[in-house]
Amino acid sequence: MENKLTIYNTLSRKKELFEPINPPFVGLYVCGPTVYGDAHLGHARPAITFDLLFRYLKFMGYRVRYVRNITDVGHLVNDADEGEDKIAKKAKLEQLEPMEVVQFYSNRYHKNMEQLNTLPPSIEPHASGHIIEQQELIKQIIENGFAYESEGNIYFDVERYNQKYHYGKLSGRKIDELFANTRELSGQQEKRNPFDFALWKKASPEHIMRWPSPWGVGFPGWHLECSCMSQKYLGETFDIHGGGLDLQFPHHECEIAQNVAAQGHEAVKYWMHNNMVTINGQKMGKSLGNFITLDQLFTGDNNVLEQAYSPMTVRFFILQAHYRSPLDFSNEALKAAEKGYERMMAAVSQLNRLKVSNENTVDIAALQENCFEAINDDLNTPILIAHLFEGVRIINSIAAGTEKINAENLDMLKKLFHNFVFDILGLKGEEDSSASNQALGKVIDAMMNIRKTARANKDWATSDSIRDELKNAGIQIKDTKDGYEWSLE
RNA sequence: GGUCGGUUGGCCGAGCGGUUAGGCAGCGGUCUGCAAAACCGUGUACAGCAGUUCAAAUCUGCUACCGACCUCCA
Repeated sequence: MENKLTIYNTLSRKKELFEPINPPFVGLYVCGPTVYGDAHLGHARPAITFDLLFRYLKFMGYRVRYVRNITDVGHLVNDADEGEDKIAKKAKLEQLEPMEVVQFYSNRYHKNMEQLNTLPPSIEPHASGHIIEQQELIKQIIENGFAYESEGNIYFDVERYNQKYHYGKLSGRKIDELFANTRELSGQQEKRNPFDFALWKKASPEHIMRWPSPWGVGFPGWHLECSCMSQKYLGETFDIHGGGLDLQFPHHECEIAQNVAAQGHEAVKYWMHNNMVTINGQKMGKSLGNFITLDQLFTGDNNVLEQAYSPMTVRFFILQAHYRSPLDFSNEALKAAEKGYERMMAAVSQLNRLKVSNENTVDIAALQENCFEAINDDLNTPILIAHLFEGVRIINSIAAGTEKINAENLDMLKKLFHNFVFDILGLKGEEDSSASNQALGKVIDAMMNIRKTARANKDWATSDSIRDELKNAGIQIKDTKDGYEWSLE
């Protein structure tokens, strides 16, 4: 199949044809979480967006190395000198070893990611496991003259860098505007310029996460880890770097500066940024405290939630918007996504029961082409899903007898749905195969046998009462031509 | 204040110069013992004003409102 994938490159602000640097290999780096709290709906967005990309690239036949980091050191609460490390702060609060905090939240993050059916990355490096490499990178940047030492801290010299290169090319900022608009923060006297950022920070005595270095005991700056680990695992240049839009500046801008300062050229060919999840029109985030964690979403345990939403509902909800558009949370929108998801999955299972005909009234080839066109257009999943719903209509119409399909087209349709729904969009059925659920199935079978007899005797009162009782118990019965189907509401 | 982006029908959300987006909800019909599901049909849109064009949600300008980033945030 022809490779026509275009992706929107933040660097050029345009959609570009995706051409890997070293086909068939593709290097993909995505900024992962800082593990000091539970993942919320906002974290699900980059995870799902880049999971989709990972899946589609693999589907196209590329050999993809997907690196997503775990930030477990260096991410400060604020940029002032007294800023605390996020992990260390949490550790103190909970009286834990910092690495206990890291392990605890990493485990929970991985569980959530698995629930959302995102594939694990190829490599998931920790910042704390790459202190040596980060120090080497700092040395290189100092050697090239783009960083300076000040009272045990190493800062990146943004002004110096900007004389030779362009600091701000990714986010479209100009250094004089930055100068005019950067806030004065306390405790930054040791910097030459307020927008200089830390590569290495001196550890204060009470700081528990600390490593020896040529510049004294300290810890690495936040932006450094991504430059360092992407370079280590994907090479001096690699294909795609992804992350949330809020990381564009300063994080990714600093990453570019560090790479260029160290190696003389940029590392990333395509920069991709997913937009934010909002709630009441505002960004959902830690600082505003308006976030809903994924666990809360899955259990319904949050005041703003009218009900629980399954992981696949959440995934479908996110995929129904384009990744570069903001997506607003609301119960109404989630409920609509839940219904839509159920409709699609019902059609998928209907697909296996379709009967082949000699006639054929449906155009599956056209449908397939539309689907590829959508996904190739900068991962336009809302359009893709719209086309898949056309497929749903076709499936249901065949089942209802208003359309006919021949063997060849049915085969194509099955493949199409399998590829797009399961492999690329990463949706899956949520059937419960537990022992208790199997037992429930048997109980329902028994009751439905009684109902069958009642119906045969036209005893509608008994028949309806069984259906109503089951409905009260949360079990939905649908009569079909050959029998019945049931589902939990 | 600076930079960038947005404002689409009851809700969500695509489209970005001419052709039905799609989902959810609503309404009418078909099927069914009745439901449910499914199928068929169907309505209220493109923030406002001005301009470009044969043609504008789609391009330009202005106005209003909203948001993101500029400090940590996916």
